[in-house]
Amino acid sequence: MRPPRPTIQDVAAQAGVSVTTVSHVLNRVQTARVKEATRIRVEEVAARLGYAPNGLARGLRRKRSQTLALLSDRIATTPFAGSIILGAQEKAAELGWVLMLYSTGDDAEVEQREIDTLLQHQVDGVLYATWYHREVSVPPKLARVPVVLLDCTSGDPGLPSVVPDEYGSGYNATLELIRHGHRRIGFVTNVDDVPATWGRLRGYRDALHRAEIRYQEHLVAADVSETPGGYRTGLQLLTGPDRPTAIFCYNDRMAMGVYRAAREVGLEIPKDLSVVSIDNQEIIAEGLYPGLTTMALPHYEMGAWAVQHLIARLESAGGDQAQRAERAVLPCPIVRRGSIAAPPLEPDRAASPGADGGGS
Amino acid sequence: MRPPRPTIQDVAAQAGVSVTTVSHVLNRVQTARVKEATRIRVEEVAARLGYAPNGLARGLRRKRSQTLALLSDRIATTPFAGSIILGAQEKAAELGWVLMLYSTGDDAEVEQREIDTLLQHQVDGVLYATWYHREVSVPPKLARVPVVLLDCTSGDPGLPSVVPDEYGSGYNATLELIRHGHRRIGFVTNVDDVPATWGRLRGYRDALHRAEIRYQEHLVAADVSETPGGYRTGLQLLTGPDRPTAIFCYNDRMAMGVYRAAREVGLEIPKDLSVVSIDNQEIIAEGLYPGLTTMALPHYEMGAWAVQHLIARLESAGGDQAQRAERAVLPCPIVRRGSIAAPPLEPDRAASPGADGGGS
DNA sequence: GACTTTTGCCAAAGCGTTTTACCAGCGGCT
DNA sequence: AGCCGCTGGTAAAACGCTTTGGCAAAAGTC
Repeated sequence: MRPPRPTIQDVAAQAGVSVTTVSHVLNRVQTARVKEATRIRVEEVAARLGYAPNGLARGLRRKRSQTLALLSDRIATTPFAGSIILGAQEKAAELGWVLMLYSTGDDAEVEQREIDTLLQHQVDGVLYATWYHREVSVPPKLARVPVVLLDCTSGDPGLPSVVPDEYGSGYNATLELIRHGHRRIGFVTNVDDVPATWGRLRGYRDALHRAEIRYQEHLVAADVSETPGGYRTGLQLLTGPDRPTAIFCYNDRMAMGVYRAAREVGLEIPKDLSVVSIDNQEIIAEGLYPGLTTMALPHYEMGAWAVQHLIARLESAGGDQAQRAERAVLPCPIVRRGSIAAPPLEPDRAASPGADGGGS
Repeated sequence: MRPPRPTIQDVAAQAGVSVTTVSHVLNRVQTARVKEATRIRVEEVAARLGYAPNGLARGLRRKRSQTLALLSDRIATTPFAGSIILGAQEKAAELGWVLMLYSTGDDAEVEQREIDTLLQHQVDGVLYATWYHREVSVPPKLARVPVVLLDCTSGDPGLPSVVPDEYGSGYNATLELIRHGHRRIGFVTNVDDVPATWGRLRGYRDALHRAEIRYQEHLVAADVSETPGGYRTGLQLLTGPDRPTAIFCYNDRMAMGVYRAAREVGLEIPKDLSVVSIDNQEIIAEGLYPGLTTMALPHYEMGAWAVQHLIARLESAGGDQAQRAERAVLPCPIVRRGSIAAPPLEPDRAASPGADGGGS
């Protein structure tokens, strides 16, 4: 019912050559000399038998498993993880590698065990991933194998890493609002002490600054970065004095809360209020009405980048030369939907130059 | 910088015994006789060296890699995939197995290639998964290895499978509405010809029937199962004659559309309209206001079930005896949030209850 | 024709395990 | 004394592959 897979021996026997020769031709060994006719014969037999080398045996001999581990604190509890995994998986497959999955559930003890098994399975390298951008310290046991950091960074300068451009996303999101003529721009942010919070705020401030708009404390409000938090802060901004004509939200979930707040206050998006945010969680961004304009976090790209660079390291001269580790910061492209318009006409602040546009 | 991992030879040498003995004690071979003192010594040395067997070598010898493949049409393009993967991964880890990831992107050619490499890596079994419940035919090449179907079924009676209880979820969702006193219950469904569509509809009808409520065609509307579709059908149901007091939605995205429709019509949820749906996509169900009561699809559980049964098969006597394949249908538990209440008081069905409004 | 070189191929070692088969020593029994 | 059976181990074969080092035969070279 389940015929055994053919081995290299079978191919050799049927082709009337030694296993050595089969190995040579199938691996296209340049230094080996084999007559054209023989080569073809071997290849035919191999194809006919559907032969594929046993990865275990090959890995054992070559001391390389052609396998990568994706070790993550929480796999897939967030929709993002999916994209990271997908990006990593596809790039790995493209390059002829395979991905193994490990998740620690944020438990140090589990992490130890996982590392043990992953080492035991002879993975050639590991992607150390977190489900949101933060600083980590990789467990010492992992020193035995090349590592690249995915969506996180560490103090160790020897470790390559890839993270999203938090600053740039904040900057460009704000800029998009400015381009549409907004000058009173609120920022609904979160309260966690993470790179995204700092970076997006800096981006927001710089964009304002560059447009010669004064940063005003009362236009930024922080809460937990979920829908209810967005609702609360949104309400706060929209009912306070000096109501903004646009709000930049820390993420799509908070934007969802802001939508609700706007509705309750009787503001229509985008006519009365423009909204932009970060994440591009399609389920929200497309489901909201009007569609939410938002900066896409490059999860897929980060996954692919990490794999690509890990493999590059592995394949270059032994892999552990002390080459300077690259630290990538990937851009967050904007995805335009319908949540941004020009600000409503109003007798806006007499003194300052009205929305002159600034072209683009 | 990267010390080689200790081998069984190292342990044997340091413990002053043969590798055979080391293998015996580390694998707890019952039939082997080894003196207590020796056993302890070996174990100590192994621990001190941090020895762990080389999985490749072991796999080669044992003809078993202790590795499972998760082969999926589209990994992780949906948030669900995450849960499936997580469930599978955690169960596998718990049982001492490892998961490898393959995704085909719904491309038959890619699938062939993936199967080749997966076979090459000597996975012991594969989980054939789809990202929504449907009928599939597994590629013949996979006949070489035990398979279990995840979130899909096939004509082949030899293949175990696990899918969600579509019928039950429809039945119970409707029942929940009935329990709250609703008798005019709309159904916003989708247009795809898949088991979920059939099953949920049957569940809906049976629940009505059991409560002696007549099934009425004009209370069910179908559209594509996204938010806009939900909006359109929701609007249709809510503005038509004989407006329902509750709507059962095919999924959370459609429910999101129904929320919008209700809002536009001036209906408040749950006071004027109760809503229940299926999926429990937390990002929506929790983000909506009020929170959406919805039936959770047991993705995590399905992943775990599939792994557990696949491993059970593998570990029972050779694995491919023609034992009757189990076909599991997992329940979808209800997750109650705030979208269901008793129907608004109204002079219900005298002859034909006009749109009495019910306030807002 | 006696060499060197090139061509074409193969034997065997080794990768790190598990597993089968065997063996030496010893105490107890007849 | 001879035999048996138990205890505590070990040697060696295998798993399927890659790779090193060779070695005949064919082809050049002078």
